[in-house]
This record gives sequence, C-alpha cells and structure tokens, in this order.
Amino acid sequence: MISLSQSMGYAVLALAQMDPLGRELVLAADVAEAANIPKPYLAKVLARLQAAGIVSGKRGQGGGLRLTRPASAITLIEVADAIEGEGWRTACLLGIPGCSEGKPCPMHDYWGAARAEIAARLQSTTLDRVRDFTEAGWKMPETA
Amino acid sequence: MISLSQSMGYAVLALAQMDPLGRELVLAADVAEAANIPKPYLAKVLARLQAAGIVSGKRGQGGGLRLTRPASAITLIEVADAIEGEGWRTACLLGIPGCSEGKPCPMHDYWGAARAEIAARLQSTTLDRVRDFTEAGWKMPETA
DNA sequence: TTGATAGTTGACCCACGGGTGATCTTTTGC
DNA sequence: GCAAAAGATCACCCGTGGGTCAACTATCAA
Repeated sequence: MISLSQSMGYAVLALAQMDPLGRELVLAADVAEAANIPKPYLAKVLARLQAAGIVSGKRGQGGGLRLTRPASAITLIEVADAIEGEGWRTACLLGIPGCSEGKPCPMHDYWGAARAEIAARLQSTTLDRVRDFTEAGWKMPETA
Repeated sequence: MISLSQSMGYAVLALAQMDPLGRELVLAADVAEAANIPKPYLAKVLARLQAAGIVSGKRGQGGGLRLTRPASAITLIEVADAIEGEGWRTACLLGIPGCSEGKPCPMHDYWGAARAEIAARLQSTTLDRVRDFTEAGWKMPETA
C-alpha cells in the first residue's frame, strides 16, 4: 500500500488534540471524541506513545494526558518510530525479503534515496505544524 | 511499513524467470524453484497476474507459463496494479482514513508529488531491466 | 474511608496477507 | 481411451493489525 499504518494516523490526530505546551491535561475521552477515534483503541496507541516518552498520563480524578515536550519539539518521525517500531525505514519498496546492499533489487538505490527524503520530511514536520491542519476542523470520517 | 506487499516481490522475481520474449513456456515448478518461492503461494500470485493479462498459462503435458508480451513492454506499475489492486496509489502517507483533496493531512501535498514520482519510476522500469539483476543470481533467502 | 474519576492492562474477536495441501481440469503421448 | 503431466482452484491454518470489552489501579474530594 505504500503508507504508514492507520495507528500512525490515529497517533498524529490524537497528539494534535493535546495542549501544545505540554502544561494542561486533557482527557483521553475528549481526545477520542474530538478526533473521532475509537476510545479503546486509542488507549493502545497511547500506550506506545508513552513507552516512547512522547506523552505521559496522570490518572485519577483531575488526571489526563499531556505532551512531555512542546509540540514544536516533537517530530513526526519520532511518532512513526514509536508506532511502527524500528525497521520501517529500511523496508524494500518491492517487498522483496532479503533485499539489501549486498543483494539489491532493481529499485534499491532509487528507493534508498527516496526513503531518506521522506524521512527528512517527517523529521522536519513538527506537531504544531499538524495542529494548523487539525484546528481547521480535522476529524476522522464517520464511517471510519 | 512504506512498501509494497511481499506478493509484489514474488511477482517480480517470478516474472523475471520467464522467457523475456514470451515465446517459450516455463514450468511453474521451475519458476518457484529458481526464485525460491513457495510453489502453492506462487499459484495465487500467478492467478492475479493472469487476471491482469500479464501472463498466460497452458496446462497439460508440455504446458507451462509465458508472458503475454515481451518483457521490455511490461512495467512494474502494471505488476503493482495487478497484485495490490487499484487504490494503492492514492493511500495517505500517515494512514489517515478520509484524507483527501478536500481534507488534506499535513503531508498530503508533499506525498502526492512524491507518490507520483515513485509511480513514474515504476512506470519506467520494465521487466527486462529486472532481469539484469536476477540473472546475477537473485534468489529469495533460505529463511524467507 | 469511601466513592467517583480516569488512565492502564489484559483478554478476546475479526479481517487480511502470507502460507500450505488436496483436489480438479485440461492436454498430450502412448 | 488411459494415464501422466501440469496448471487451476478450493479449503484451510497462522500471525498481525485493527477494534472492543471488562477488570484493575491510582488519585482526589467529600
């Protein structure tokens, strides 16, 4: 399919709903409702984001979620690593197992360069940039 | 994962094993053995390639498989369409369902251009180009 | 201290890609 | 025609990603 997983999309939209300065706590339920993400599944995504140290949760009454760093200091490539796990950056375009420097597929060199450029783009895109889009009213479609 | 499916890889390697002029018949068993692809699964891949009109099979004794056109006239993007099905070319990079022209994600415009370039590359890469690599002894790894 | 709040964890389901084996059908050679 | 060859088709298994529910735990307020 040539794309990141749907969980990645959930993560990005969820993070964009949180306080960009990482000060105020927001409810997971509010995040789920605002971004139109299934609440139980959001919990799974949040677990991975917490394991990666991107968000932290405070439980109990008055609790909630917050970014551990300002949104301007969190890049999409960090989120991708947290959600997809390491290794998504080295996948062969043609899906050929065993494709490597030693045994390159016909697309290997081209794809290596193209992949690096995509990674650079994700690296230079921060969460507050994503907010510019979500604030305009981004929501998961009803028929997700 | 940002890659095409493993079936795509199988398809490419399998097609590269066939007669580039589309004249001589080759056995599916030989293709599977040469490219180190599981025979039963290869049958599934071949079915999709046949449905797309890329290869044709002749059964019975003395039968086999052949390309319907010369390898120089078959592009990787055709193979991708046959294996992945239509729609892989429009997938959102971030995996956000509902991402479209009307509701673009933060990567939408960039990804649209990058995707087009990838497609162009697949379009301009023909099967005989793939053969230059496989003839050097390309095989699926033993521990596939 | 009790109860409501809110995040965390685990078990469980379904769909799909990858993988395998058995069976069917067509074609040829004897 | 009969049997072997060889591709086509079907049913089934497994692991993973997406999705859901229920139980658990930490926290605060009354």
